[in-house]
Amino acid sequence: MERTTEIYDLATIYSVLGDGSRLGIVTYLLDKEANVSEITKHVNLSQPLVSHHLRLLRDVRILKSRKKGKCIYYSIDDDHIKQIVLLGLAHISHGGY
Amino acid sequence: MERTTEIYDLATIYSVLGDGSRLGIVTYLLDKEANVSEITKHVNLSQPLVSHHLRLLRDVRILKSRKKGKCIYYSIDDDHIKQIVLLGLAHISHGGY
DNA sequence: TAAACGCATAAACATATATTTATATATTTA
DNA sequence: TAAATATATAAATATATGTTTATGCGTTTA
Repeated sequence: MERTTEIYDLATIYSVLGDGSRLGIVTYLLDKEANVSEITKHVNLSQPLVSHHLRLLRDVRILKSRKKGKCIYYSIDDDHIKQIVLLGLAHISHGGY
Repeated sequence: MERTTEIYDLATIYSVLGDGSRLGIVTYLLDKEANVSEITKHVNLSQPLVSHHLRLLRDVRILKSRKKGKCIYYSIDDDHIKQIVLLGLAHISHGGY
């Protein structure tokens, strides 16, 4: 059972989730979609930095985006990701690390 | 609901899991315990580097260690971590990222 | 069509992190 | 007790990554 490739792919996803700002974005989007301005206000970072984080999140398919008017709305790409983050948060709530 | 601290703690855990070598160690230990020599052979890295990774994994309580003779055995600290990694691997198996 | 808005990109910089090399500590065995 | 084994630590280096600043591009609206 050699699943080295899977392990490295998963490590990539974890590393993208492994930043407080990005994980803040993802949890903010757990139950809604939001455009870049709204996300920027919520995480309180500069707009270019938020765009940079959003690109990383989209590159590994944690988030997806759609265009509506002059706004771009981001949301969780996949229900698996949602489950992963929810399980993580549940773990932290029970005694943290 | 302001759970910023939880989010940052979880991000720390993800960032530690977000390295291919470390995640390789963790998956190797999913169903057994192993000492540093065995782990080192499995991941094919230098012994000091493995020790370094093991320390990071232990610092955030992903792994725990116990001493037996002149060996130190590492294992998954917590069943939650096991669930998190298993869920991640399941996600990757279904279409990767 | 010009101005304003929303977002992305690129370069530059600062900082964090992985990796190597050398060495130290502790335990066991000869 | 000296040698061997198992692991950890520390310094040095290389590389990756987060952040800022400046700017560009597309869309809307006045």
